[in-house]
Amino acid sequence: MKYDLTKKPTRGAQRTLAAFSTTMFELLAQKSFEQISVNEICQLSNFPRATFYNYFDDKYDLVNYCWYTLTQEIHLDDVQKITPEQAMTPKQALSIFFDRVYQLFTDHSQKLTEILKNNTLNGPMVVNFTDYVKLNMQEIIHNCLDLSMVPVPLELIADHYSNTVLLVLEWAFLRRENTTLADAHRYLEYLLK
Amino acid sequence: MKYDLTKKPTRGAQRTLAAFSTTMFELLAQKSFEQISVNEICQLSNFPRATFYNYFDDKYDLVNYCWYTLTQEIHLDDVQKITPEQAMTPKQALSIFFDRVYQLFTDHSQKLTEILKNNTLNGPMVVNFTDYVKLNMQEIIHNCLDLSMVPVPLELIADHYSNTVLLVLEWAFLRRENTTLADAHRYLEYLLK
DNA sequence: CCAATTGTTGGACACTTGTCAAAGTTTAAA
DNA sequence: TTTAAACTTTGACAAGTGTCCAACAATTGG
Repeated sequence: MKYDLTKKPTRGAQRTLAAFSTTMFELLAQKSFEQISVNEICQLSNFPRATFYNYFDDKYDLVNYCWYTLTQEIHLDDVQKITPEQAMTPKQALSIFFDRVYQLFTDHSQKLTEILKNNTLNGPMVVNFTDYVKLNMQEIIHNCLDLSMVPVPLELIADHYSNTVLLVLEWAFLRRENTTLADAHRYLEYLLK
Repeated sequence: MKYDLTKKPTRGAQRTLAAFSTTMFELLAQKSFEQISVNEICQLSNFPRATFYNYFDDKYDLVNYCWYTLTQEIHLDDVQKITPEQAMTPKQALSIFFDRVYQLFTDHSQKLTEILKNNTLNGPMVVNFTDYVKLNMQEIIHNCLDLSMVPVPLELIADHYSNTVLLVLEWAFLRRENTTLADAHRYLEYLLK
Protein backbone atom coordinates (compact mmCIF):
# COMPACT_ATOMS: atom_id res chain seq x y z
CA MET A 1 0.00 0.00 0.00
CA LYS A 2 1.43 3.33 -1.10
CA TYR A 3 -0.88 5.41 1.09
CA ASP A 4 -0.15 5.62 4.81
CA LEU A 5 -3.27 4.50 6.65
CA THR A 6 -1.89 5.38 10.10
CA LYS A 7 -2.05 9.13 9.56
CA LYS A 8 -5.55 10.52 9.25
CA PRO A 9 -6.47 11.04 5.59
CA THR A 10 -7.41 14.44 4.10
CA ARG A 11 -10.92 14.96 2.80
CA GLY A 12 -9.68 14.45 -0.76
CA ALA A 13 -7.86 11.27 0.15
CA GLN A 14 -10.97 9.92 1.87
CA ARG A 15 -13.01 10.62 -1.24
CA THR A 16 -10.44 8.89 -3.43
CA LEU A 17 -10.02 5.85 -1.21
CA ALA A 18 -13.78 5.47 -0.92
CA ALA A 19 -14.30 5.87 -4.67
CA PHE A 20 -11.78 3.19 -5.56
CA SER A 21 -13.00 0.73 -2.97
CA THR A 22 -16.68 1.09 -3.80
CA THR A 23 -15.87 0.72 -7.49
CA MET A 24 -13.97 -2.46 -6.66
CA PHE A 25 -16.94 -3.84 -4.76
CA GLU A 26 -19.24 -2.94 -7.65
CA LEU A 27 -17.00 -4.65 -10.17
CA LEU A 28 -16.60 -7.74 -7.99
CA ALA A 29 -20.37 -8.12 -8.03
CA GLN A 30 -20.25 -8.14 -11.85
CA LYS A 31 -17.21 -10.19 -12.78
CA SER A 32 -14.28 -12.15 -11.43
CA PHE A 33 -11.35 -10.45 -9.81
CA GLU A 34 -9.01 -11.63 -12.55
CA GLN A 35 -11.13 -9.97 -15.20
CA ILE A 36 -10.98 -6.59 -13.49
CA SER A 37 -8.27 -4.24 -14.74
CA VAL A 38 -6.83 -1.14 -13.14
CA ASN A 39 -7.89 0.79 -16.25
CA GLU A 40 -11.49 -0.22 -15.70
CA ILE A 41 -11.43 0.71 -12.03
CA CYS A 42 -10.08 4.14 -12.94
CA GLN A 43 -12.62 4.77 -15.68
CA LEU A 44 -15.54 3.89 -13.42
CA SER A 45 -14.10 5.89 -10.54
CA ASN A 46 -13.33 8.91 -12.74
CA PHE A 47 -9.74 9.03 -11.59
CA PRO A 48 -6.63 8.76 -13.74
CA ARG A 49 -4.39 5.74 -13.45
CA ALA A 50 -1.60 7.82 -11.89
CA THR A 51 -3.87 8.58 -8.96
CA PHE A 52 -4.63 4.91 -8.47
CA TYR A 53 -0.93 4.20 -8.26
CA ASN A 54 -0.52 7.04 -5.78
CA TYR A 55 -2.63 5.03 -3.37
CA PHE A 56 -2.20 1.37 -4.22
CA ASP A 57 0.52 -0.92 -5.53
CA ASP A 58 -1.89 -2.87 -7.71
CA LYS A 59 -5.40 -4.28 -7.73
CA TYR A 60 -4.49 -6.87 -5.10
CA ASP A 61 -3.53 -4.03 -2.83
CA LEU A 62 -6.87 -2.35 -3.43
CA VAL A 63 -8.92 -5.46 -2.72
CA ASN A 64 -6.84 -5.93 0.39
CA TYR A 65 -7.79 -2.42 1.46
CA CYS A 66 -11.42 -3.30 0.76
CA TRP A 67 -11.24 -6.22 3.20
CA TYR A 68 -9.44 -3.96 5.65
CA THR A 69 -12.29 -1.45 5.63
CA LEU A 70 -14.76 -4.27 6.26
CA THR A 71 -12.81 -5.78 9.12
CA GLN A 72 -12.50 -2.38 10.78
CA GLU A 73 -16.11 -2.91 11.82
CA ILE A 74 -15.37 -5.85 14.10
CA HIS A 75 -13.05 -4.88 16.91
CA LEU A 76 -10.69 -7.78 17.03
CA ASP A 77 -8.41 -6.04 19.48
CA ASP A 78 -11.06 -6.33 22.19
CA VAL A 79 -10.84 -10.10 22.21
CA GLN A 80 -7.20 -9.88 23.14
CA LYS A 81 -7.71 -7.20 25.76
CA ILE A 82 -10.31 -9.21 27.63
CA THR A 83 -8.12 -12.28 27.67
CA PRO A 84 -5.45 -11.80 30.36
CA GLU A 85 -7.86 -10.94 33.18
CA GLN A 86 -10.40 -13.61 32.55
CA ALA A 87 -7.86 -16.37 31.80
CA MET A 88 -9.65 -17.78 28.82
CA THR A 89 -8.80 -20.98 27.08
CA PRO A 90 -7.88 -20.58 23.43
CA LYS A 91 -11.10 -22.31 22.55
CA GLN A 92 -13.21 -19.72 24.35
CA ALA A 93 -11.28 -16.83 22.88
CA LEU A 94 -11.53 -18.26 19.40
CA SER A 95 -15.22 -18.78 19.90
CA ILE A 96 -15.69 -15.06 20.61
CA PHE A 97 -13.52 -14.24 17.63
CA PHE A 98 -15.53 -16.61 15.47
CA ASP A 99 -18.77 -14.91 16.47
CA ARG A 100 -17.43 -11.50 15.54
CA VAL A 101 -16.41 -12.57 12.06
CA TYR A 102 -19.64 -14.50 11.66
CA GLN A 103 -21.54 -11.35 12.55
CA LEU A 104 -19.51 -9.35 10.04
CA PHE A 105 -20.35 -11.82 7.30
CA THR A 106 -24.03 -11.72 8.24
CA ASP A 107 -24.07 -7.93 8.12
CA HIS A 108 -22.66 -7.91 4.62
CA SER A 109 -24.23 -11.09 3.34
CA GLN A 110 -25.82 -9.72 0.17
CA LYS A 111 -22.64 -7.93 -0.86
CA LEU A 112 -20.56 -11.02 -0.20
CA THR A 113 -22.86 -13.47 -1.95
CA GLU A 114 -22.84 -11.26 -5.04
CA ILE A 115 -19.07 -11.33 -5.02
CA LEU A 116 -19.04 -15.08 -4.59
CA LYS A 117 -21.21 -15.58 -7.67
CA ASN A 118 -18.25 -14.51 -9.77
CA ASN A 119 -15.31 -15.42 -7.58
CA THR A 120 -13.97 -18.59 -6.03
CA LEU A 121 -12.47 -18.57 -2.60
CA ASN A 122 -9.25 -20.18 -3.67
CA GLY A 123 -7.91 -17.31 -5.72
CA PRO A 124 -5.38 -14.75 -4.62
CA MET A 125 -8.20 -12.29 -4.02
CA VAL A 126 -8.95 -13.47 -0.49
CA VAL A 127 -5.46 -14.55 0.46
CA ASN A 128 -4.70 -11.23 2.05
CA PHE A 129 -7.98 -11.26 3.93
CA THR A 130 -7.42 -14.70 5.38
CA ASP A 131 -3.84 -13.80 6.23
CA TYR A 132 -5.09 -10.76 8.08
CA VAL A 133 -7.67 -12.72 10.04
CA LYS A 134 -5.14 -15.45 10.76
CA LEU A 135 -2.64 -13.00 12.17
CA ASN A 136 -5.22 -11.69 14.60
CA MET A 137 -6.10 -15.18 15.71
CA GLN A 138 -2.51 -16.18 16.25
CA GLU A 139 -2.00 -13.28 18.61
CA ILE A 140 -5.07 -14.30 20.56
CA ILE A 141 -3.88 -17.88 20.80
CA HIS A 142 -0.43 -16.86 21.92
CA ASN A 143 -1.96 -14.76 24.66
CA CYS A 144 -4.07 -17.45 26.22
CA LEU A 145 -2.33 -20.74 25.60
CA ASP A 146 -0.25 -22.03 28.49
CA LEU A 147 2.88 -23.37 26.91
CA SER A 148 3.33 -26.23 29.33
CA MET A 149 2.09 -29.75 28.86
CA VAL A 150 1.94 -29.64 25.08
CA PRO A 151 4.21 -31.96 23.09
CA VAL A 152 3.97 -29.73 20.03
CA PRO A 153 5.47 -26.31 19.17
CA LEU A 154 3.27 -23.40 20.13
CA GLU A 155 3.29 -21.77 16.71
CA LEU A 156 2.23 -25.01 15.11
CA ILE A 157 -0.80 -25.17 17.37
CA ALA A 158 -1.59 -21.53 16.70
CA ASP A 159 -1.46 -22.22 12.98
CA HIS A 160 -3.60 -25.29 13.36
CA TYR A 161 -6.24 -23.58 15.46
CA SER A 162 -6.49 -20.59 13.17
CA ASN A 163 -6.71 -22.83 10.13
CA THR A 164 -9.58 -24.63 11.79
CA VAL A 165 -11.51 -21.50 12.64
CA LEU A 166 -11.10 -20.22 9.09
CA LEU A 167 -12.21 -23.54 7.66
CA VAL A 168 -15.40 -23.58 9.69
CA LEU A 169 -16.09 -19.95 8.79
CA GLU A 170 -15.64 -20.67 5.12
CA TRP A 171 -17.71 -23.78 5.40
CA ALA A 172 -20.54 -22.37 7.44
CA PHE A 173 -20.85 -19.13 5.63
CA LEU A 174 -19.69 -19.55 2.12
CA ARG A 175 -20.10 -23.17 1.14
CA ARG A 176 -23.22 -24.18 3.06
CA GLU A 177 -25.56 -21.27 3.11
CA ASN A 178 -28.01 -22.87 5.49
CA THR A 179 -25.59 -23.66 8.29
CA THR A 180 -26.81 -22.13 11.53
CA LEU A 181 -24.54 -20.48 14.05
CA ALA A 182 -25.28 -23.34 16.43
CA ASP A 183 -24.14 -25.90 13.87
CA ALA A 184 -21.01 -23.92 13.21
CA HIS A 185 -20.20 -23.88 16.91
CA ARG A 186 -20.72 -27.62 17.12
CA TYR A 187 -18.32 -28.17 14.21
CA LEU A 188 -15.76 -25.89 15.79
CA GLU A 189 -16.09 -27.67 19.12
CA TYR A 190 -15.55 -31.04 17.46
CA LEU A 191 -12.63 -30.06 15.27
CA LEU A 192 -10.76 -28.12 17.95
CA LYS A 193 -10.88 -31.35 20.01
CA MET B 1 -3.07 -26.79 -19.31
CA LYS B 2 -3.30 -26.67 -23.08
CA TYR B 3 -1.41 -29.91 -23.63
CA ASP B 4 -3.21 -33.20 -23.03
CA LEU B 5 -1.17 -35.19 -20.52
CA THR B 6 -3.32 -38.31 -20.76
CA LYS B 7 -2.16 -39.22 -24.27
CA LYS B 8 1.48 -40.18 -24.53
CA PRO B 9 3.58 -37.25 -25.73
CA THR B 10 5.66 -37.30 -28.92
CA ARG B 11 9.43 -37.11 -28.66
CA GLY B 12 9.31 -33.42 -29.57
CA ALA B 13 6.64 -32.72 -27.01
CA GLN B 14 8.65 -34.49 -24.33
CA ARG B 15 11.69 -32.37 -25.20
CA THR B 16 9.63 -29.20 -25.05
CA LEU B 17 7.85 -30.03 -21.80
CA ALA B 18 11.14 -31.03 -20.18
CA ALA B 19 12.90 -27.89 -21.42
CA PHE B 20 10.26 -25.55 -20.03
CA SER B 21 10.01 -27.29 -16.68
CA THR B 22 13.76 -27.51 -16.08
CA THR B 23 14.09 -23.84 -17.03
CA MET B 24 11.37 -23.02 -14.53
CA PHE B 25 13.19 -24.93 -11.79
CA GLU B 26 16.43 -23.14 -12.71
CA LEU B 27 14.78 -19.75 -12.56
CA LEU B 28 13.02 -20.52 -9.29
CA ALA B 29 16.42 -21.20 -7.75
CA GLN B 30 17.52 -17.70 -8.82
CA LYS B 31 14.55 -15.43 -8.21
CA SER B 32 11.00 -15.27 -6.98
CA PHE B 33 8.16 -16.70 -9.02
CA GLU B 34 6.62 -13.25 -9.45
CA GLN B 35 9.79 -11.92 -11.03
CA ILE B 36 9.86 -14.65 -13.65
CA SER B 37 8.27 -13.74 -16.99
CA VAL B 38 7.14 -16.00 -19.80
CA ASN B 39 9.55 -14.13 -22.10
CA GLU B 40 12.46 -15.08 -19.88
CA ILE B 41 11.45 -18.72 -19.69
CA CYS B 42 11.25 -18.83 -23.49
CA GLN B 43 14.61 -17.14 -24.03
CA LEU B 44 16.40 -19.54 -21.68
CA SER B 45 14.60 -22.54 -23.14
CA ASN B 46 15.25 -21.46 -26.74
CA PHE B 47 11.60 -21.73 -27.67
CA PRO B 48 9.34 -19.01 -29.02
CA ARG B 49 6.53 -17.66 -26.88
CA ALA B 50 3.89 -19.16 -29.13
CA THR B 51 5.22 -22.63 -28.35
CA PHE B 52 4.98 -21.93 -24.66
CA TYR B 53 1.34 -21.01 -25.11
CA ASN B 54 0.78 -24.21 -27.12
CA TYR B 55 1.54 -26.15 -23.96
CA PHE B 56 0.62 -23.95 -21.03
CA ASP B 57 -1.98 -21.34 -20.20
CA ASP B 58 0.51 -19.20 -18.28
CA LYS B 59 3.42 -19.48 -15.89
CA TYR B 60 1.16 -20.70 -13.11
CA ASP B 61 0.19 -23.57 -15.34
CA LEU B 62 3.84 -24.39 -15.97
CA VAL B 63 4.80 -24.38 -12.31
CA ASN B 64 1.78 -26.55 -11.69
CA TYR B 65 3.11 -28.99 -14.26
CA CYS B 66 6.48 -28.87 -12.51
CA TRP B 67 4.87 -29.99 -9.25
CA TYR B 68 2.95 -32.61 -11.17
CA THR B 69 6.14 -34.16 -12.55
CA LEU B 70 7.57 -34.26 -9.04
CA THR B 71 4.53 -35.87 -7.51
CA GLN B 72 4.47 -38.53 -10.19
CA GLU B 73 7.35 -40.09 -8.28
CA ILE B 74 5.29 -40.94 -5.22
CA HIS B 75 2.48 -43.27 -6.10
CA LEU B 76 -0.38 -41.76 -4.23
CA ASP B 77 -2.90 -44.01 -5.89
CA ASP B 78 -1.47 -47.01 -4.00
CA VAL B 79 -2.53 -45.63 -0.67
CA GLN B 80 -6.11 -45.68 -1.81
CA LYS B 81 -5.92 -49.13 -3.36
CA ILE B 82 -4.66 -50.72 -0.19
CA THR B 83 -7.42 -49.18 1.87
CA PRO B 84 -10.63 -51.17 1.24
CA GLU B 85 -9.14 -54.57 2.08
CA GLN B 86 -7.24 -53.61 5.17
CA ALA B 87 -9.93 -51.31 6.58
CA MET B 88 -7.61 -48.55 7.65
CA THR B 89 -8.55 -45.63 9.79
CA PRO B 90 -8.08 -42.25 8.12
CA LYS B 91 -5.24 -41.60 10.52
CA GLN B 92 -3.33 -44.67 9.38
CA ALA B 93 -3.92 -43.92 5.71
CA LEU B 94 -2.86 -40.32 6.14
CA SER B 95 0.22 -41.46 7.97
CA ILE B 96 1.27 -43.53 4.95
CA PHE B 97 0.47 -40.63 2.69
CA PHE B 98 2.48 -38.31 4.90
CA ASP B 99 5.51 -40.58 4.70
CA ARG B 100 5.39 -40.66 0.92
CA VAL B 101 5.35 -36.89 0.60
CA TYR B 102 8.00 -36.58 3.29
CA GLN B 103 10.17 -38.97 1.29
CA LEU B 104 9.58 -36.96 -1.87
CA PHE B 105 10.68 -33.79 -0.12
CA THR B 106 13.77 -35.52 1.24
CA ASP B 107 14.70 -36.77 -2.22
CA HIS B 108 14.53 -33.28 -3.66
CA SER B 109 15.66 -31.34 -0.64
CA GLN B 110 18.46 -29.32 -2.25
CA LYS B 111 16.28 -28.29 -5.18
CA LEU B 112 13.44 -27.33 -2.84
CA THR B 113 15.57 -25.39 -0.39
CA GLU B 114 17.05 -23.39 -3.27
CA ILE B 115 13.55 -22.51 -4.40
CA LEU B 116 12.54 -21.55 -0.89
CA LYS B 117 15.41 -19.06 -0.63
CA ASN B 118 13.59 -16.86 -3.11
CA ASN B 119 9.98 -17.82 -2.61
CA THR B 120 7.55 -17.74 0.27
CA LEU B 121 5.09 -20.52 0.79
CA ASN B 122 2.13 -18.22 0.89
CA GLY B 123 2.24 -17.11 -2.72
CA PRO B 124 0.17 -18.44 -5.58
CA MET B 125 3.10 -20.56 -6.72
CA VAL B 126 2.40 -23.46 -4.41
CA VAL B 127 -1.36 -23.10 -4.31
CA ASN B 128 -1.79 -25.56 -7.16
CA PHE B 129 0.58 -28.01 -5.55
CA THR B 130 -1.21 -27.96 -2.24
CA ASP B 131 -4.55 -28.23 -4.00
CA TYR B 132 -3.29 -31.27 -5.83
CA VAL B 133 -2.04 -32.96 -2.69
CA LYS B 134 -5.22 -32.02 -0.88
CA LEU B 135 -7.40 -33.62 -3.55
CA ASN B 136 -5.54 -36.89 -3.19
CA MET B 137 -5.92 -36.84 0.55
CA GLN B 138 -9.60 -36.12 0.41
CA GLU B 139 -10.18 -39.19 -1.72
CA ILE B 140 -8.25 -41.28 0.76
CA ILE B 141 -10.25 -39.92 3.66
CA HIS B 142 -13.55 -40.49 1.89
CA ASN B 143 -12.56 -44.08 1.25
CA CYS B 144 -11.79 -45.01 4.81
CA LEU B 145 -13.94 -42.83 7.04
CA ASP B 146 -17.08 -44.49 8.31
CA LEU B 147 -19.70 -41.84 8.01
CA SER B 148 -21.63 -42.80 11.10
CA MET B 149 -21.14 -41.42 14.58
CA VAL B 150 -19.72 -38.10 13.46
CA PRO B 151 -21.67 -34.92 14.23
CA VAL B 152 -19.91 -33.03 11.45
CA PRO B 153 -20.20 -33.16 7.63
CA LEU B 154 -17.81 -35.61 6.03
CA GLU B 155 -16.31 -33.12 3.60
CA LEU B 156 -15.57 -30.74 6.42
CA ILE B 157 -13.61 -33.43 8.21
CA ALA B 158 -11.80 -34.34 5.01
CA ASP B 159 -10.83 -30.70 4.57
CA HIS B 160 -9.73 -30.43 8.15
CA TYR B 161 -7.61 -33.57 8.08
CA SER B 162 -5.93 -32.65 4.83
CA ASN B 163 -5.24 -29.13 6.09
CA THR B 164 -3.62 -30.65 9.14
CA VAL B 165 -1.40 -33.02 7.19
CA LEU B 166 -0.29 -30.19 4.92
CA LEU B 167 0.41 -27.95 7.88
CA VAL B 168 2.64 -30.52 9.55
CA LEU B 169 4.42 -31.20 6.25
CA GLU B 170 5.06 -27.53 5.74
CA TRP B 171 6.15 -27.14 9.31
CA ALA B 172 8.40 -30.17 9.51
CA PHE B 173 10.03 -29.75 6.18
CA LEU B 174 10.02 -26.15 5.21
CA ARG B 175 9.89 -24.07 8.34
CA ARG B 176 11.87 -26.15 10.82
CA GLU B 177 14.66 -27.84 8.97
CA ASN B 178 15.73 -29.97 11.89
CA THR B 179 12.41 -31.64 12.59
CA THR B 180 12.78 -35.40 12.53
CA LEU B 181 10.26 -37.73 10.98
CA ALA B 182 9.47 -39.02 14.46
CA ASP B 183 8.71 -35.50 15.69
CA ALA B 184 6.51 -34.92 12.68
CA HIS B 185 4.55 -38.06 13.40
CA ARG B 186 4.08 -37.00 16.99
CA TYR B 187 2.75 -33.61 15.90
CA LEU B 188 0.40 -35.27 13.45
CA GLU B 189 -0.83 -37.69 16.09
CA TYR B 190 -1.54 -34.83 18.47
CA LEU B 191 -3.26 -32.53 16.01
CA LEU B 192 -5.42 -35.19 14.40
CA LYS B 193 -6.76 -35.85 17.91
C1' DC C 1 -6.33 35.57 2.51
C1' DC C 2 -2.17 34.24 0.54
C1' DA C 3 1.90 31.45 0.12
C1' DA C 4 4.13 26.83 0.80
C1' DT C 5 3.28 22.38 0.94
C1' DT C 6 1.03 18.62 -0.58
C1' DG C 7 -1.65 15.97 -3.75
C1' DT C 8 -3.49 15.21 -8.60
C1' DT C 9 -3.31 14.83 -13.51
C1' DG C 10 -2.16 13.49 -18.33
C1' DG C 11 0.81 11.69 -21.34
C1' DA C 12 4.66 8.97 -22.52
C1' DC C 13 7.61 5.14 -21.51
C1' DA C 14 9.36 0.26 -21.61
C1' DC C 15 7.63 -3.73 -20.61
C1' DT C 16 4.43 -7.98 -20.22
C1' DT C 17 0.58 -10.77 -21.63
C1' DG C 18 -2.23 -13.90 -24.45
C1' DT C 19 -3.99 -14.63 -29.29
C1' DC C 20 -3.92 -15.40 -34.09
C1' DA C 21 -3.02 -17.09 -38.96
C1' DA C 22 0.10 -18.49 -42.43
C1' DA C 23 4.29 -20.75 -43.38
C1' DG C 24 7.32 -24.24 -42.23
C1' DT C 25 8.74 -28.66 -39.96
C1' DT C 26 8.34 -33.09 -37.66
C1' DT C 27 6.06 -37.29 -36.87
C1' DA C 28 4.02 -41.87 -37.23
C1' DA C 29 1.81 -45.08 -40.00
C1' DA C 30 1.23 -47.17 -44.59
C1' DT D 1 10.16 -43.85 -48.13
C1' DT D 2 6.34 -41.27 -48.72
C1' DT D 3 2.53 -38.57 -47.23
C1' DA D 4 -1.30 -36.71 -44.46
C1' DA D 5 -1.89 -35.16 -39.98
C1' DA D 6 -0.10 -32.89 -36.20
C1' DC D 7 2.92 -29.74 -34.28
C1' DT D 8 6.16 -25.59 -34.17
C1' DT D 9 7.56 -21.12 -35.61
C1' DT D 10 7.28 -16.34 -36.83
C1' DG D 11 5.89 -11.83 -36.33
C1' DA D 12 2.36 -8.82 -35.45
C1' DC D 13 -1.54 -7.51 -32.61
C1' DA D 14 -4.44 -5.28 -28.94
C1' DA D 15 -4.47 -4.72 -24.40
C1' DG D 16 -2.63 -4.30 -19.68
C1' DT D 17 1.07 -3.01 -16.19
C1' DG D 18 3.78 0.01 -13.33
C1' DT D 19 6.86 4.22 -13.41
C1' DC D 20 8.11 8.78 -14.27
C1' DC D 21 7.84 13.73 -14.80
C1' DA D 22 6.29 18.33 -15.46
C1' DA D 23 2.18 21.02 -15.23
C1' DC D 24 -1.56 21.88 -12.44
C1' DA D 25 -4.90 22.22 -8.44
C1' DA D 26 -6.17 21.92 -3.44
C1' DT D 27 -5.36 22.55 1.51
C1' DT D 28 -4.06 24.53 5.52
C1' DG D 29 -1.08 27.16 8.64
C1' DG D 30 0.58 31.66 9.30
